[in-house]
Amino acid sequence: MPVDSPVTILGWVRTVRTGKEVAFLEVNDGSCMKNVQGVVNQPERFPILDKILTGAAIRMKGKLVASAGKGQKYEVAVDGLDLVGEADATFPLQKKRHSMEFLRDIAHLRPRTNTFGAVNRLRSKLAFAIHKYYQERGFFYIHTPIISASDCEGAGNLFRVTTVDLHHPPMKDGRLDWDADFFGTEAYLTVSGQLEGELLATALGDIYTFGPTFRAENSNTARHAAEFWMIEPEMAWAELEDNMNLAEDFLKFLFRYALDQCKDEMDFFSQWVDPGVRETLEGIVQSKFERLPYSEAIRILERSGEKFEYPVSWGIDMQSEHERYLTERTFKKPVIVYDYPEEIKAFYMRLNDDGKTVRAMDVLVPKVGEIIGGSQREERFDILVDRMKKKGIENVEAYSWYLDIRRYGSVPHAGFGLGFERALMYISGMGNIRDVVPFPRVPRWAKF
RNA sequence: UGCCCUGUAGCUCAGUCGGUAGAGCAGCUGACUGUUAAUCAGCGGGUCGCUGGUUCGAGCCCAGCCGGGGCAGCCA
Repeated sequence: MPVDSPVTILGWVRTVRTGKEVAFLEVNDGSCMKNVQGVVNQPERFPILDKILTGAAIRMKGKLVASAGKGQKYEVAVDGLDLVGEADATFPLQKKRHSMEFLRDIAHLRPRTNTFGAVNRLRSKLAFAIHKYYQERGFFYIHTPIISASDCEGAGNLFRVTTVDLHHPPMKDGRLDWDADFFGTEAYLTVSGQLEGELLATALGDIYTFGPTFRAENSNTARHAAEFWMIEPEMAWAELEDNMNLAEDFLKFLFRYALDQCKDEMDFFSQWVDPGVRETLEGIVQSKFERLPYSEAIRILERSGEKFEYPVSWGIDMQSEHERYLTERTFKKPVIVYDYPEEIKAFYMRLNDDGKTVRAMDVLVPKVGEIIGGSQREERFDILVDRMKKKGIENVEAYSWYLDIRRYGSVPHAGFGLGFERALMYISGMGNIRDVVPFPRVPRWAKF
């Protein structure tokens, strides 16, 4: 747009500075980090200025001009000013830093801050980048059910879905009669689309899901939410090596995409949220993720000389402190740990020839911890059934549909789950999952 | 769920030994010819989370409850 073009600015006032001869209005319309400065000469022409405070929605007409001041190249010489929506002095957001805790209480207004504007734009761009990545590589986007009847998907507690009158539930033989419920059986919100994803992968080849996921765990940490979005690719004709390659390439693609497509947002995060995240991501895009077998990881931890709260030995489920040691101290970059002990991993993971480990992998990153969990799936019918029984799954028949994939035309396949919010945390440097989702759901909090 | 920290003005916080409430920002009034979280002068603003207890007297000490946060577990 050339200088001297007529412009109309629609946006929300971030700050007003008034003088006798000149007034300045800084306006942001949410489209980017930058504000536009409106300059009002002879402010007495616009009595409405008295009512325009921080937070007001205004329409500003004028001419685009080269700025006479420092700090911006261009500005708007205002000759028309309307107050579209007043914001009085009770408007909670001020032109200074607020605590994240306070902003969570006003989650309906926090998108108007620099930080949450940046987070929400990043979130949108990366959601698109996920589709771009998989679509360009021939993966099909599939929709797995959000309501699920299988209660043993393996990951944590589930939210029940029901239409029964909880005060007067239908009873039969002294027990609740689920046959009288909406689906004629117990139903839950999904904790993973993986099992259904496998069904589609063994038909379409490579697929991915990207949708909401629900865990009813009473988790009170900065990296757990009751409702979050998960990306789950699943590849037929693929083994663990392919899975690790995909995970690494995919994460790097997302980092690169954020650096290239969200430059101003990344600069903002790097300056105000987590000093140097931009440089950290740039470094990681260039480097290779460290890949090490679980047994090797345990050896490193044992030899570290570090005093861990939870002692280290082969067979333990690694604790936060162990994962952090590996990513933050030993390697200072993402680490893929694979070939975990069979005892501590889910039934569907492929058993190695040693009979002791399975083809599982976790991608760990500094600060956030586990960002990806995945595996090569057990495609051998008999071994899968054995492992299900060994893991204490009583009604193996309930999984006949899952087992049928191994009964008919079984192929090696592999996949993983990436927590979208955890990726956003890592990329933005935001320290709490509640601040990378517009309206977070965590224990005791479902407001807005 | 466990351990720890925390709750004072619209916001961010200070508040000494238990003696009856304070600063910055925001708002209002005024000053200022170009500001950048503008600056300068002045003004208004409080159920100290709630309930009870100890005390002549509680923001401060004690108990219970409610809210928020951190770490851990569960996991993405």
